[in-house]
Amino acid sequence: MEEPSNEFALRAEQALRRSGGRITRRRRALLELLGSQRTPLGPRQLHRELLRRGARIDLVSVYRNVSALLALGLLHRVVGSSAVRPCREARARCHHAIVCSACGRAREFHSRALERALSEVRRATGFRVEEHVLELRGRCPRCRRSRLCRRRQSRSGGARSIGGSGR
Amino acid sequence: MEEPSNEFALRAEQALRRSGGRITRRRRALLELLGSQRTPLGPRQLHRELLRRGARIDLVSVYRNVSALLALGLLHRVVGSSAVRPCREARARCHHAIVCSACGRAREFHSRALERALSEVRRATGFRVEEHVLELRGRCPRCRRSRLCRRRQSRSGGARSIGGSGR
DNA sequence: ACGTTTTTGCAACACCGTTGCAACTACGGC
DNA sequence: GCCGTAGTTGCAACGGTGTTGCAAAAACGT
Ligand SMILES: [Mn+2]
Ligand SMILES: [Mn+2]
Ligand SMILES: [Zn+2]
Ligand SMILES: [Zn+2]
Repeated sequence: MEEPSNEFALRAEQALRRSGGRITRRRRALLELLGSQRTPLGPRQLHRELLRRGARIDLVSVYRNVSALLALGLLHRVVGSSAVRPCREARARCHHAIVCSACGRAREFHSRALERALSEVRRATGFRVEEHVLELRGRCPRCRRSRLCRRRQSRSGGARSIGGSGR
Repeated sequence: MEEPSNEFALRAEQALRRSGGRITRRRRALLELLGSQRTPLGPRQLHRELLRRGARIDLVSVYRNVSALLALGLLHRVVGSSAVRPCREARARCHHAIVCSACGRAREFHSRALERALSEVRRATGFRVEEHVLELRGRCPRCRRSRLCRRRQSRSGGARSIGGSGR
């Protein structure tokens, strides 16, 4: 059996084993891919990439594995999308993501000031906060310099126009 | 012609007119519903409620109207859901939502400290932040007291189990 | 190697939101 | 009020996404 080539794949295999799972060739291929990818991908994209790399795996299996990994907290889902990315910041500390709108790379960050602000909100609203979603989008330092950055997918769909001249 | 019964419906009709739209019976019914509702509803739920109230409208029209209202900035979408809620805080000031996990009511809030924290993140990560998603979930003050609060829908689906004994 | 348990592929399916098109309706102008 | 134009609606068909049942295949402890 091959050794996991990246740190994420290793952690994931351990976690899967611990929870009674098994390590199959396809699962390993998926873990390798997830761990090596710097930009979040959805099940479909993951599947395409796996096929391109010569792995034989069904899309359903990708879905099932992604679900399992999400449930184990090994992956995060990008807000408002089906794309996932490996959890980088190891432990339970509250952290959030910032995604580059140009190159698509995601980075996790942690902010003490943010946590303080959130507890201020807690006080101000009287809510007992159970969870929160926070994700930023913007241009990463690299992409701010070079504008030679591969464009990523456009913003979310929908946007029906009023006043029918909007063909 | 009827006068809009709530403040949201009024604002929305004006905005629609301004953008070249027309006010139909069905559209008005939808606006009334949206403006009177305190908890976010998705297109399907809106449609059901409209039928229950005796309005004759197709689900597709609800979708189209909701899209249009979102595009005009009159509605907000609840993060990770198709439910929408009227924009309460009138102007372009940055504001966010907090949703009660018990009764489902949504409230908008504004936090100076939060904005400061976000610009700190901007500095720390080197990203030029273009947009952000922030939404909180927790128990509202009312629901913290009475536990006689109608339960809302459970958390998001998915969650595939590892180690097949999870039937 | 063997038996048990998990994983996988396949096909069918449920669900959600979108689109083309023809009929209908609002509304400004007369 | 009637008319013409432009926006809106319903219907049916469609595409995409993620899920499920089931039987075959693979993993792994012994
Ligand atoms: Mn993480
Ligand atoms: Mn608002
Ligand atoms: Zn970038
Ligand atoms: Zn509540």
